[in-house]
Amino acid sequence: MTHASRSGSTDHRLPLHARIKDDLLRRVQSGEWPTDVPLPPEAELASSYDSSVGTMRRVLSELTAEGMLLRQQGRGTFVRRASFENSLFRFFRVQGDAEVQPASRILDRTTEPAGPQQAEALGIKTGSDVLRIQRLRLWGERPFLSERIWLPLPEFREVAMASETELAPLLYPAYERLAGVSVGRASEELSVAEADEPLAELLQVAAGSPLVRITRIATTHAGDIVEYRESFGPADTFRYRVEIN
Amino acid sequence: MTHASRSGSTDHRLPLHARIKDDLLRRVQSGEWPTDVPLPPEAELASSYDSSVGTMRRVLSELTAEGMLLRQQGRGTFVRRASFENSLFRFFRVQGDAEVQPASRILDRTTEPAGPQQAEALGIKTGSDVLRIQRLRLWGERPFLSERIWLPLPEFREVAMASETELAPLLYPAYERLAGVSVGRASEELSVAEADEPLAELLQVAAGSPLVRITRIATTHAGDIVEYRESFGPADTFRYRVEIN
DNA sequence: CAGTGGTCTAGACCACCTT
DNA sequence: AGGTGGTCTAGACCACTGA
Repeated sequence: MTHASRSGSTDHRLPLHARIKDDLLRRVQSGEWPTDVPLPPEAELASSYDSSVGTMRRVLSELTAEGMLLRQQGRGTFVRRASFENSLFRFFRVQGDAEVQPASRILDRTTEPAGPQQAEALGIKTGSDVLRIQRLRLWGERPFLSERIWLPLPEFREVAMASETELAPLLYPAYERLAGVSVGRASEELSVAEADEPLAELLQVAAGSPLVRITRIATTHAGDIVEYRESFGPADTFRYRVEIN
Repeated sequence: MTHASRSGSTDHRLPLHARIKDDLLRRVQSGEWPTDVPLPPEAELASSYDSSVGTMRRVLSELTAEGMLLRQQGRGTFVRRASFENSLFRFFRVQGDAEVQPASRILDRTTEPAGPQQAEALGIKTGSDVLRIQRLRLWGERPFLSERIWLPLPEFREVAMASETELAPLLYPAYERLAGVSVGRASEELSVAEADEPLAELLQVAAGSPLVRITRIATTHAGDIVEYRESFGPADTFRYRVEIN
């Protein structure tokens, strides 16, 4: 019961493996181990938590199954950084040319008071300060997605201040570097809408033509809300793939 | 090494837990235990596979995590039948009235030669016999989804012969009862299309108005393809929700 | 009450990677 | 060679369920 008390806030009635898991998850997310530094070996971890190796293995297996850790026989246990920023590109496809690399261009960053929709999605009060990022994604010259992203302030003030190159090429790693927050999960909702004037111009389509709208709420693995995002793309070349289990 | 040899086809170089898992999965999928009959207790299963309880527990835990089994302390271990036919209704929502129950009406069942698209999706030869089911889904009086479903023959001949009441209310349980095949996973792709004449009439929308198209390939947990499905619904009231992990 | 799964331990042996 | 995770065992004790 020495080091185990480090777990602090977790409920003491919970089984040992659950308390250890909560604490280890917290430490992993706090960045205690960079991705190239192995966690202590399971025997050492076990004794530091006053548990058996078997119980420790259970925790490590679960976190591995959930995608938080990577274990390699003979090498060690490593933190696996969120890699799913690419998922948008798993989902999106332009019919035909798969050769051209997608690019992204940040058009605008402003601080504004949160509207009711953004406030509800982010779990904050209407009127609180939020950072809004407007971004355009392109395949070569052709824009295929217009994104508006809202982040709560002051947590993400470093993202507001950063130079544009610091935000490239991907946003989620930048959140991690600048604000110390890592995205682990997201929930998206798709619907179909009509292009209004500004969107039509941005996406180079006719006003009134059908667009796909994707709203995304991104959270940490622990479930804390990170960002709210609303994206629009031309419906005609749109493909979205989902696996149901 | 007595009963364990029952596993038969699985690779002997695999770890014991993997071989047991393969065999148990096969038995579960073969319908050896109806959903209301518990599997043998873990101790009994362990000894029948000449393994320790710990190894057996590992297998049972994995199958539980994958959604195949349901374990309840004090009651036993049960087979969990595919419950995700309802997932369409998790995804679909008509704005406004959530009171009315969704209904489905089978319009047509015919045997036809597989077209190239169906053949590729089902992994069979173009021109092979397939069963095509045309179905309409409604909220009250309002149709919200037109579905065409293709099933390979002769595997699903019982589904072709069955009365309509035997196919109600849900198709996947009917596949199980009639053809002994249970759906465990599915892959869906969404895109946007325009309503042609017949679809417009079925869905009671104007010809040329935007529709959402969902193509689905459903498989068993083992990965064998069960059905190919193409569904269309009016885009305006459409919502589709996805969790990304 | 008897029987089930849930938790936890202690330790053996093996396969793999690094040095 | 030494250290890592992977596999497997044997058994104790607890919590829950149903008759």
